[in-house]
Amino acid sequence: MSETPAGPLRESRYDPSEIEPALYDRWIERNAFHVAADEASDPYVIAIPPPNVTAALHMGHGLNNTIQDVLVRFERMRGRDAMWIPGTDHAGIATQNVVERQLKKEGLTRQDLGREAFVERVWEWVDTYGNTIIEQLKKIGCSCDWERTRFTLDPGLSQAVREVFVRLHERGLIYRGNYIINWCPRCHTALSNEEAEHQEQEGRLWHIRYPLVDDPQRWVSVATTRPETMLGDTAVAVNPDDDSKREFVGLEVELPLTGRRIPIVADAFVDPEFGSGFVKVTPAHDPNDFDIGRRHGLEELNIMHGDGTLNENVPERFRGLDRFEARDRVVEALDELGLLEKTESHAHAVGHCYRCDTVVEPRLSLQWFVRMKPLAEPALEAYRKGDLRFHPERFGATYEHWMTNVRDWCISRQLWWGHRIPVWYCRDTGCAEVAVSRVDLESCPACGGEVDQDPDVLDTWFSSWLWPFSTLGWPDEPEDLKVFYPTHTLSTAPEILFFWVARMVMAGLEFRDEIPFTDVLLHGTVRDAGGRRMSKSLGNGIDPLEVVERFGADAMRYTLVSAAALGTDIQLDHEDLESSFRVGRNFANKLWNAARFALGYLTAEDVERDPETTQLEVADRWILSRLSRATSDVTRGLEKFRLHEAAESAYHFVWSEFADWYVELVKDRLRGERGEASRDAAAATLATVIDGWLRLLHPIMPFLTEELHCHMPGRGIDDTLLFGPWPGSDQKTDADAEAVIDALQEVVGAVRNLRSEYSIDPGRRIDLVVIEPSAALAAAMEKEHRGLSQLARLSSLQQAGSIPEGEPGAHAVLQAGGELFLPLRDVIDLARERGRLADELERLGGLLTGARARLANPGFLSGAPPEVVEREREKADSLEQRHRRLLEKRAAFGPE
RNA sequence: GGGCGAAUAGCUCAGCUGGUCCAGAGCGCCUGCCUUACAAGCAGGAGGUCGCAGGUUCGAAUCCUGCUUCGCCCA
Repeated sequence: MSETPAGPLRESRYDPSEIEPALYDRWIERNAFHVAADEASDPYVIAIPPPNVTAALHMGHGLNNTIQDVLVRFERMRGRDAMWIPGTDHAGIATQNVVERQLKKEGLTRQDLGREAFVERVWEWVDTYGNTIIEQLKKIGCSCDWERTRFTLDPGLSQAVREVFVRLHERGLIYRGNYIINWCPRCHTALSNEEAEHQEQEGRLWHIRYPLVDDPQRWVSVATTRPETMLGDTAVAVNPDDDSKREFVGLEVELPLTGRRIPIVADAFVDPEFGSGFVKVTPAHDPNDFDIGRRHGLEELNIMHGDGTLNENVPERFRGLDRFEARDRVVEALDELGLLEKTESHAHAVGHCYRCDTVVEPRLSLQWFVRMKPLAEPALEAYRKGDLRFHPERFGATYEHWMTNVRDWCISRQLWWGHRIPVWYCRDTGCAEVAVSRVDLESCPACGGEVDQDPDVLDTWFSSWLWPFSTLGWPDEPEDLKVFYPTHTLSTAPEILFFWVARMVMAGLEFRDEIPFTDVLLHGTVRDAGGRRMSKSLGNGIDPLEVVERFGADAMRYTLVSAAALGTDIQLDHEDLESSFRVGRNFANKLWNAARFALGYLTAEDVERDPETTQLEVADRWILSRLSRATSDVTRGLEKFRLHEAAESAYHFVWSEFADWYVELVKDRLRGERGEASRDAAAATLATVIDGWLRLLHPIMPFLTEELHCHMPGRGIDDTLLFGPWPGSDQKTDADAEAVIDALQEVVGAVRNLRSEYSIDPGRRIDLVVIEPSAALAAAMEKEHRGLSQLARLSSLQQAGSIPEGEPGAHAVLQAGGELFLPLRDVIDLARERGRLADELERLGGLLTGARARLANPGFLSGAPPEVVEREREKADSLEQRHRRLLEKRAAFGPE
């Protein structure tokens, strides 16, 4: 075990580089992240969105996994059995592509190897590189239950996939058929609608003339963005309500270049406003045309090979040409025939393969599909009933929209890497049995003859959608499943809302009768300084591991969490990591130094002592009260998935209240300059408050907080914050103490401001006269006389009934009541002071006018709640008083 | 074309059910400080007609309508 001895912190700069790995090892050695089913009485479960097994950690992962870790650590500290299931998915296309690229370097193709050897080869790759991302997650502090690490191709998860396929088939929700699917000519596989990403592109619209068979001097004109598909046209369509076109319905045109005759049909799909109102119909290469074709019994003529080249169904001269080459040739040929009417530029959305960015081709193909409507209905209902919640809420509308308009899911992929479709076809054409089976079949269950398994594999998402329960042992019914399902929170990126989140809800309800999680947290996208999405191809990514190395995981985590306001993207400058992660690094350093300071004064007794048993002073009661508020704020932020609010609350408390004020107020007490009892109270409070913020920050910055915790006197490396307890909500606030310190802060602020105005050396001690202080200020002067004098650098602090007559000096009127006077006869600049007073008078005058107007308004007096009116009255009184005092003072200056 | 959302300080964003909000934070900027926890720091400061135009209300950054610009998702 790596040693981190308790004791003083020597370095004035926090260096996480050795501390973080040592702590992580310690957590692993104590098996701190594992939760067994039989010991989990109050489980809190998150299933990780499994990264691709090919993936290397990027900032998107960094953000998402930090969020999950914060939630898991928070719940673990609250005493829940927090369990985070990690794992990876096999990423069919992506992984196959990686290995195929590798083969290509050796001059080989997967076909050269054959299916079995190729799959073997992919497994080798996965075994060698597949765990990269898992190890990287540990570097950023993720507290996953690593014993439960799963892979979508594990035997158990594969069994789940097969079970689901068979069950859905039995229910009639899986079918095989010839439909238009998105085809990636580079990956040679079908894609689902979700996997075809539409990108707006500036394309062209070609208008082509199709001569009428009966009267070749006349023609109809069709417009298309993909002219090469005209070779597969089997009709032209017009809208039946388009009176001007009615005479054409039933006629035939001669399809140029092919000599084929095709009919003109009437179909309501046609938009009479688009182009000329005539639409070419290519049933085998366009989803809408496919529908038209089915309605009119048109021929479905497939003109393309799987690689995007034209096949034998087109005229000889175009055969074998790539689709884009063919496009140019077809246009040329039409132009030569005088049939190209015109060409326009035209913006349109073009589908691209989400894995390789190739333009996808809508293509008629025999594939397996899942019927989605019956699955979508309960998934929609779960949301409408409020069982399933989205954060931010607006994504609920997106979910609802997709669920309502859901289309069937193409699940077969023409790949070798993945779950093979569990369907066997009998070779005997007379039998033609199609057997769907949970177990591999050797022979036909109908006739006993030889069978062939479907060569295709299933969409990777067909295994991912089972993730929340397949990882827990389904389709068996182990204890894990009973205890840990359903999970609680899912954190992921909005772009996979449909791919994955929506489908998991469907699967959870279909196979477990329960939604797989109750809260879906959708975080923003990580962008570069220019707002562009970080990507490998743009080279604008940030490597989280480099950030960890330079600034520490805690600094990265804090920066990400504080920047990731719910529903907003976060921007990081990849060219200046220092400026991007400075916030987190500086904050970590602040924590380090605050603790370092305290360690110089605290003893084990101080750490043990309950502050309530000491003679607490007003500053002590104040910081305990502020801690109590910070505790509520941080807790509420984490509970409401508003992590950045939790982060900011903790930051503000530690930096602007604890470090800037409390520590400064108690320095002399800690040195024993105000007696033993005062020292003990300050020390016990200091220790308690540090303990408080270490806990509040532990979920976000686990390493540093744990390290500091173990350094506290009386503690050692066997101590830990991992299991809490989380600071309680039982602590009370102390309004009196807060009022006193507020008054003190206002005085100190006013004096510092005047100092700056008059360029008085910050080190120079000056006199201060306070006139008619408020009760709180009087209390502050009495109880925190020394603190006040120290922070405002005073040589004397006096109270008086009125401003010393005729004495030159600087004035300030306090909001809380009372006035300040700094006798500055040697430095005071009368003109300057007059100017200051005038500015202040103007400001107060404005506020006063507003308040008076409100109070003079009968509608306000009757319409606003009484407490608001009362507050307004108090405000007006205070303003009036301050305003009057300033006027008096200005009068004392005499005319300009 | 349909849906969702955003527009607040130089930048990134808070501002939750309208009322101490003539609006805050962090970063950046300016001024002054190596004050024995921290210069990765301390103190002070400048900077905003809350996209535009209407409306509702006693009261609008906040609610409604329209417009402008931008983003995302879906066709």
